[in-house]
Amino acid sequence: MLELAILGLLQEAPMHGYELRKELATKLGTLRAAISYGTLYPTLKRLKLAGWIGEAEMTETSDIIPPMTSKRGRVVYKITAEGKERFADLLTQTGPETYDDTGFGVHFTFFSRTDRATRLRILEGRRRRVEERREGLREVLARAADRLDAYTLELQRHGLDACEREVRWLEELITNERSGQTPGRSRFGPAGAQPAATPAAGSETPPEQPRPHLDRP
Amino acid sequence: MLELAILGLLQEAPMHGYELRKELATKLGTLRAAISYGTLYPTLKRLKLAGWIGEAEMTETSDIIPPMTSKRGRVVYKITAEGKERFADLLTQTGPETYDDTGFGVHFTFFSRTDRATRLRILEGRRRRVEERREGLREVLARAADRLDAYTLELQRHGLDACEREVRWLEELITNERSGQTPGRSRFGPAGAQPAATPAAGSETPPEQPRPHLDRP
DNA sequence: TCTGCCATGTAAGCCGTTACATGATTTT
DNA sequence: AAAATCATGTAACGGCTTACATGGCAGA
Repeated sequence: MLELAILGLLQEAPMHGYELRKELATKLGTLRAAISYGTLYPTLKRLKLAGWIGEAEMTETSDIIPPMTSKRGRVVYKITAEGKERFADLLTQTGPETYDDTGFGVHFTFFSRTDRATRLRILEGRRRRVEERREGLREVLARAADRLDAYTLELQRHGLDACEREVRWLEELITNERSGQTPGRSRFGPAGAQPAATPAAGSETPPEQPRPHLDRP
Repeated sequence: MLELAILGLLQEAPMHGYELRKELATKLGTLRAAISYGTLYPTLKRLKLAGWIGEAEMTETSDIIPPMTSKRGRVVYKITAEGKERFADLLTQTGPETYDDTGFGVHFTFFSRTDRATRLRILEGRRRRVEERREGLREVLARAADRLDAYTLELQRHGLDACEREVRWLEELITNERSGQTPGRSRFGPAGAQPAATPAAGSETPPEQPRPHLDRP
């Protein structure tokens, strides 16, 4: 999952470890607290060894876009061609972990880089998973309610509520996907840039996002 | 956390590992899938070595309460006096992990065995934690919304929604605690079986009126 | 009889953490 | 000059999972 997330972020822009961690925290902030360096750096090493990412010297001259806080780079990593392939594979491949809270979150975050078929598959898988949890909770609340104390019951009720809500959310997303819409009750027209649609053949990232991506003012 | 959960369940009734796992799954089902045996049995071993739990022969005669499916026990564990102390300690002690999803869930599950002061402390700590996450998400949605794609935004919105909802839930619980109420519409006083511990200063579950816990239609 | 669930355990390994060690650059 | 923050890394360890090994008991 971390591997997927790193490749995904580096596909947006070259970055060094420290920045990567911050991006990871904001983009996947819902799911996990920031990843620790003790995980991040060894993973970067591994990805480099595998050839999926490479170091990019950041000379003063190559500093075209004033991208980050630091103009003199430490070790800036960028994704390689093989890395892009790997990323695409990981995005499409689905296993049981894909439907975990974390796995689903990471995949979802990069949905704009996937084709609609994959998106639907993942959304439906996630829905199934959450529905199972929901059924489990319902059963407990229906069958074993009398041997549980008030607090435990309250917790289960709250959990059940969260499940029901997520299922409804997923249902909405699935409907939108089927009708070819991007999510978001967009504050300004149908999403900022481009609908991520256009799956068909290439499955590649449509133009989208002409923004320079900066981090702090 | 697992230690706390095991001691808590064994305080309700002696059980063998297999049953324990099932109980764990239903009582804490919201949080984690079932714990694996690879974790459970070594933990039981450790708890036994520490003296918190002991093996209890399950003769036909001691089978007073027909508790679960199996009447002929394999290795039945029961909590010791030291174990009860340990449990009380763990329940009252709060660290950062106490406010994690899992940590909070486990503590909450055993709230009927805690005094009100501890309950309030934990509920408020959890609220602070969730509020922090919420603020983080709000900030991202306010500040960085334009550099995130529609899917990522949608995920953040959904996360924010969940946070806001949980804060409201916690607020309600806190209010109830302060006014001396137990949650939920309990069907008959505090729990079916035993009336919880009686922890020193008799701050135990007060009468409480049946109150409708809104939240859903 | 044999399939399937109950039941207990061990071994290897993954994924991640904390704590530590180090140093450069910016801000006060 | 000191403090804060940026930045990179290593070592040790922790919790939990999977896969494996084993066996009793119930019902088809």
